[in-house]
Amino acid sequence: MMRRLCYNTPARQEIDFGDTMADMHKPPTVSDIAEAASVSPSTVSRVLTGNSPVHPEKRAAVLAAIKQLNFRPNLNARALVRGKSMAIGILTQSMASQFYGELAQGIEEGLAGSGYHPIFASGQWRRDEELAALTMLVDRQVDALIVLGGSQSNVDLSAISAQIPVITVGRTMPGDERQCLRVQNYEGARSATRHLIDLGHRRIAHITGIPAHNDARERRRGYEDALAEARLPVDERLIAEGDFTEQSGLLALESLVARGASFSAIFAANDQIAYGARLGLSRRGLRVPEDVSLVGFDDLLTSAYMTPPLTTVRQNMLEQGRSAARATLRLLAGEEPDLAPAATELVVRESTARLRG
Amino acid sequence: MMRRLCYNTPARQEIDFGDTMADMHKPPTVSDIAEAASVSPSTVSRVLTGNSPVHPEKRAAVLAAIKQLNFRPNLNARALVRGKSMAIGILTQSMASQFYGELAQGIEEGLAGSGYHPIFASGQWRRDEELAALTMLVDRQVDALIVLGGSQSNVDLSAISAQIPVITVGRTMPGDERQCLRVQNYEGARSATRHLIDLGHRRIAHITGIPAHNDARERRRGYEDALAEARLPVDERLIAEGDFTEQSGLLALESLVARGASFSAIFAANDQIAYGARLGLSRRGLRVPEDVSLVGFDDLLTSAYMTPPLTTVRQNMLEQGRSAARATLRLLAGEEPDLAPAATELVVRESTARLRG
DNA sequence: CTGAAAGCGCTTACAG
DNA sequence: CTGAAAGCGCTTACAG
Repeated sequence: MMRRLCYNTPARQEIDFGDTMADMHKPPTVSDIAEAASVSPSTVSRVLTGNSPVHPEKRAAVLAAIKQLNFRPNLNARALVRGKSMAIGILTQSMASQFYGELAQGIEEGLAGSGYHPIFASGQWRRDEELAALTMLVDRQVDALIVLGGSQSNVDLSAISAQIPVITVGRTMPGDERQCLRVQNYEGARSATRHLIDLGHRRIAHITGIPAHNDARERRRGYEDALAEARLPVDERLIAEGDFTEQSGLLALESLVARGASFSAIFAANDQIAYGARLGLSRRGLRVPEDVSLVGFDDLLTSAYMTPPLTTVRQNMLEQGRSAARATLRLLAGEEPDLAPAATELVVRESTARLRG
Repeated sequence: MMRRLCYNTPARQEIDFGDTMADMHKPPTVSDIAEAASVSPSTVSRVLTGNSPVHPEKRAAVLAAIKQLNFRPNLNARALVRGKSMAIGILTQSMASQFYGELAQGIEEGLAGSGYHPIFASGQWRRDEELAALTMLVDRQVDALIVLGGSQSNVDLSAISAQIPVITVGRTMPGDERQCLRVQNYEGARSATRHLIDLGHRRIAHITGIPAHNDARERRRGYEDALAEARLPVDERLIAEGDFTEQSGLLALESLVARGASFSAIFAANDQIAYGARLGLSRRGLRVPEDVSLVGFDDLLTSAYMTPPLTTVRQNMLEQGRSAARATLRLLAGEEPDLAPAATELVVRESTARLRG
């Protein structure tokens, strides 16, 4: 009616909108169900939770009322009285990151069917944002926390860990190592480098991750140690700094070339860097793997579809996520977290080849 | 002490663990602060919310107690009494998807500083999981919902939309078009195809997305219409079905080749399909773009780093996410959502070239 | 098996 | 400006 009358007026949209909002009735509560089923709220609650016997007839009446009024319990209210929110906070770094996305997916899978739900918050690799995200999660009463990487201080983390269970992936809390999923960064990097050495490469470049990151440091150490074991020198001119992004890989490749470094292989600190380096190589007319062999780290879902498919160190983030989720569930059940370090595996595809000539 | 005594016993770890749990004191409440500051809980609440005057001295005492006891308000309790959770539910499809990840990142950015926080749940492209995720979000009392794609029924969505504000991205709710961010799938696909035609290509293959998806259908329609406008026939043998994954792109390419189709260009329904097709082409010894030109859709962050960098239709998911977030905020503020359709833009990179010869 | 009462942690009228 | 009271929606002893 209103609609008709106002058909052409400028205010039409606003009025329409008001109509929409007015349609929103407030949802039924336990008391509404109790009334409809002629029982007390306690009884409704009993059929809801199922942990107390209820006369079949009353149960049926309650169930009917629930269905009829389309009732759904308010989980926040339930959390308040039970002291358990059934939510697990996940601190991730960015929703747009493939790496963290796969980890997050694994966590979701690992939590599925447990009754617990993940709540994600991102730190954008910034200490202040990470802390804000962490605080928000705790304020929302999550029952446990899974922290994925990041750089917030151990002090903050330990303070939280004193209040609720915390599991970390890819970072360590001193004193709580049991609750930290360690990644074999060092081992993986070493085997990647050794793979290149085994193929006959002698001048192997390395593009690092963010030097402040533990992952990046350990991978570099693995690279250096593999060289040392083969009695190959560690040449600073063959090492360029990256920051785990594609762009940094491209830039690092440029800088390597600009400084006149000669190399027949590259070990990139992660796959994204390898993508960037690969583009840089093709811009220079260098073929992979004929002219330069390339190894990454992580094995992102898309790495198998690079041209050529990327040889890389698989972390299996999906499995790590599942593992972290399971450990959290165990912690919540009062059991040992039981977190075995995540094994790493070299996946040889087509971006590496025997040194020619 | 305990530790010492049990040093070598099998039960040691369990006991250690018990210690850890015992350290978790329950956090202080408003009443604790009130007591510590010698005021009533009401006054504590007043300084917390700041929307009622409080005597400076009492305020100072309260603030001191808060700091001293390290108090943080229980957001669930607050949500219960206020009837607002300050949470926005986001239904996404998969945490591991780059496409949805970028959308999610945009939403986070758009919500930043608003006081509202996103809560993500994924539907894994499955109707039942989507409904479960949606239900969970509503049960957790989110104040609004942003639905990213998906295939759950409009009935379910409308039912929810009648209870809380809903904004959708990449799907339409009949009757609530104002709250739906439309993507120019048709226009984008048409301009991508036209680009290939302008380069002289006449036999242009298309690898589709999931046929049940609206996006996929509209993109195909854009492809077909562009051909028709150029008086080019639509040849079914040049159309292969994909499902938006890299793998499906590879498979579709194989099937195209297997059926003996001849083509000089491919329009893929999204970038991931293009990645897979690109690998398939290189497996066949076909160069991009010298032998076959390739266009994608979406412009994922990594597409600029493909070799060669992919020509594609940019959707700008980041901006779409921000836009959806802003619209949600407006809806919550009782204003018009004001959702302009997301414009699409052809980004010409290096995977397309003029037809030779 | 069931209802009345108390309470989870907070906020908001209400009456000073 | 402030405290006592009531209440958000639910659950859990408590006493039948």
